[in-house]
Amino acid sequence: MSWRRRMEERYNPKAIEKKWRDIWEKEESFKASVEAGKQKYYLLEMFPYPSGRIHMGHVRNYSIGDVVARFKKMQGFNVIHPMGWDAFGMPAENAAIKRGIHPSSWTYDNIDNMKAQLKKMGFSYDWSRELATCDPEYYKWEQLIFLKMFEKGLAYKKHSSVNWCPECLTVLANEQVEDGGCWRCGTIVEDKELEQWFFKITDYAQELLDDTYKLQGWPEPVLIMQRNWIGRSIGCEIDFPLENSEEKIRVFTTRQDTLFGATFMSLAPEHPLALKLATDDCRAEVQAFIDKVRKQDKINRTSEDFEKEGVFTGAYCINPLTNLRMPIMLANFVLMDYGTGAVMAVPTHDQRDFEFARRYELAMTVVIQPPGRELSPETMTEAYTEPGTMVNSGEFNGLDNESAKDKIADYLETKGIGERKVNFRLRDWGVSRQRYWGTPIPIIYCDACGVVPVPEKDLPVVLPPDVELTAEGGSPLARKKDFVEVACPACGAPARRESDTFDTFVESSWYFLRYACPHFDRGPVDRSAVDYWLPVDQYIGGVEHAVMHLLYARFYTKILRDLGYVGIDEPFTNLLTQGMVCMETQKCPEHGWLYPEEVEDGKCSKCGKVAELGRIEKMSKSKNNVIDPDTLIEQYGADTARLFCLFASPPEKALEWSEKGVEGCFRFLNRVWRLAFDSLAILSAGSEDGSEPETQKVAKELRRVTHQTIKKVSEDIDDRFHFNTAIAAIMELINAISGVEDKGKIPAALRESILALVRLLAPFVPHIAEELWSALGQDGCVSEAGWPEWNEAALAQEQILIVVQVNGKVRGKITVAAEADAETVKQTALADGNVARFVEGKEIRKMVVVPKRLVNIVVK
RNA sequence: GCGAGAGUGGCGGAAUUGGCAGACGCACUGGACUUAGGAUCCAGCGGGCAACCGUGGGGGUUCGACUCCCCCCUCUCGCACCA
Repeated sequence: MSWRRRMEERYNPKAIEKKWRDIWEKEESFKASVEAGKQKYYLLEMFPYPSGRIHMGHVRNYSIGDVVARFKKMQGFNVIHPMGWDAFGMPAENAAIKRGIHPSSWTYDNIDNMKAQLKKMGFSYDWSRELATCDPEYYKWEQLIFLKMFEKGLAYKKHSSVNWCPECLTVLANEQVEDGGCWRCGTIVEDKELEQWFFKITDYAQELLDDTYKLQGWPEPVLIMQRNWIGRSIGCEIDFPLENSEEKIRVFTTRQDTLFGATFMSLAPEHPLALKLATDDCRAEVQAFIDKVRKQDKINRTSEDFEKEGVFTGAYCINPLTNLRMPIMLANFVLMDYGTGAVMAVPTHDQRDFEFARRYELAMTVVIQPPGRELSPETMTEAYTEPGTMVNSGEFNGLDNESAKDKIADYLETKGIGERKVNFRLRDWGVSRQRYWGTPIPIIYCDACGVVPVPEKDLPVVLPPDVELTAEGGSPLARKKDFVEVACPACGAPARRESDTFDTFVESSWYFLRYACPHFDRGPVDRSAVDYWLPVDQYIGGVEHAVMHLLYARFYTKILRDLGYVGIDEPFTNLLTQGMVCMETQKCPEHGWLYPEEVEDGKCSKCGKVAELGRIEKMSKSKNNVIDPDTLIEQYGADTARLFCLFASPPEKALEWSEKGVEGCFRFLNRVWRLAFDSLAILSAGSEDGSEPETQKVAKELRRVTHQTIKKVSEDIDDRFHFNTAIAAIMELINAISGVEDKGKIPAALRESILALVRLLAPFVPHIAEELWSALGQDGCVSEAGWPEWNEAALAQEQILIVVQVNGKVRGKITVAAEADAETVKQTALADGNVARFVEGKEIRKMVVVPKRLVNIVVK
């Protein structure tokens, strides 16, 4: 073979990848359209925020999705695989403030860049369905849905607090609060009450909970997290009359069995009665406490080790069962958002109440005694929260506390003191954001008419482009007069437009529906398209979205169902949550975190100091431990980049970056390439009809391995998403083919094997697979070629290997006929020389035979 | 703090239903080819001279445990205005 020919045959990813991308694009290979008779398959990956460049997390997520999309297409499904942009959000505003670029041009430039990058990866997207959520053609429909929700009372306004920087006069996101201070100026952040829009997700709490039990295709941990987040609990609401007043305080408790032990009352500092109840003597202290708590972080406030603090209001209420006077306290660990914002305190049987009572020297009464010991308030060192027997509880004494729960609930209901109540931890979804780069909330405030929805015909309320964004605070839209000042749609009087925008989670709660009909202009969705394509058969994205995004998307689907837009209850039939992408960090004592390319021979390229190896952490710009996918594609090609992401670990686990691992993948593709081209001569000479004499042992064995690999790869992709083991199996197949001594003697088996190999590779590394498919003289694209099927008969083995253990330790291996019965297997096992050595002179007590696997001889 | 996961050779990982621990790849070692090798091919590769010991640590269930149960340690993700 000439040297020149060899050069031509070298694997050159750059050339072939471009070639096949152009062909797919020209042929519109991945354009999806409704085909009534064909079974659809909707494969969706979580769409990206257009931050500027794609990162390895995207590459991984979308490589995983692309394998499944291409696999399903080869299996004959009508696959829809769309992509778009979650295009509203804070980073665009930050860029505007920092660099003076308009959020819109920043966002659209980023989209252009990232789209080019995604295209270079060779993902099988139907780009004709692309959408960007910042496009008025998208958010117009979001505004319409909001109006419908408003009509039905599912969107409403209420007071709620935000993080407020008194220096910048601006609202801060949680991530903009660092150690309780503003990220820009460090000023201590305060709570500020604002009127905000909420979605009534709590109306759907029960259904959202119930339906988690129908989501068979979701990972159990995600379902558990959602159930815990919804947090259904059954208990009672109980009224405690105020002393010397007609008014009552209502509490929610799951422990009505401990009601006789309630010795004081704890209110959230935000409780409407908090300041009202304060006596003149206590008012100053109460006010100071409220102000102090307002500055405390909400997560810390409720944590167990956080100092439990409170203040006495000076007022008392009455325990309705014991008639005891209970001092009313404010406590920092009581939240207004949960239950009623008031807690009956039972220090003997609740740890937080216990600590609080000890600190403020409040009364304690034991009402549940544990089996076999006796508690007394004087000697207790912690609350007793386990089951036990009721004491000090009047007519309920002697009952076990679990049955007392029911009895006391009955009693409260008959006496009209309280009632059974199901309570959810889930709170309504606050959607107002005091920001510019988001969907305007389509509402107008009129002095005469009140809250007036923008009429449908006036939608969309377009985000005005010419808005000045500066570091100094407030809501940018609120300052823009020609936006805010508007005539009331009802009465025509001068009115004021809502200047808040939506939480960006709203856009991502229904984009998967819009993909079915991205250009539909008569409503949010075209019902017939949605009915055909939805639900999403497989959704893939980061585990960090396990609770919020996925819960909101489920909620929105139910809302849109109840509004008649869709006919489904749940949006995502199957869910795959992928792990993150990690990499070693490196740090120079002088220059801080180093990019991998700034380290040469373990030294900082700027100063020559030895770089310290840090921990392996999630790839992040702040730690500089990032790899730019473009460099990777440039160096090795998209197929290698994809292969590495898929091979290095199973999708749900963390992926650790390794340059060596990438090289290994590149070498593997070269090996495939060489194998195919080295076999060309034999394949073109070989018989086409596959009439290899089956008597040839080598041919038969190669067939067996080939079909076994087809089975393994099919099952690994379809049932388990274990792409790493699927690829490992393909590697074994290559090793098996390469190991065949005289390939020229078995052209038909070789041909079957190599053609299967190329098709098995196609979902993972589509470019090289297409090139080899055509080089092997096959017509059309491998992506249209269909998925290979395995032949059960070809898998059969005449002889199988059985492991022989003595007392659980492997002592020998025997080969028996595949159909050998247990008795034959036992005798063969005992006849094995080494096994006999360990059994000799001992009494055989038992022999366990696991068919086709193992024999365990138990001796003494 | 609360909720949910993870931990296996020098490294990434495999072991699908309780049945050979370490598939496959990387790194490494030796050899072949070669002007050369950071290419390719072949062979070896958990520890220990061995008996044996080995799946984060400690207990338990079982003929048999990476796998199931209890306790502990470490790390990761989410916690409602980041997306």
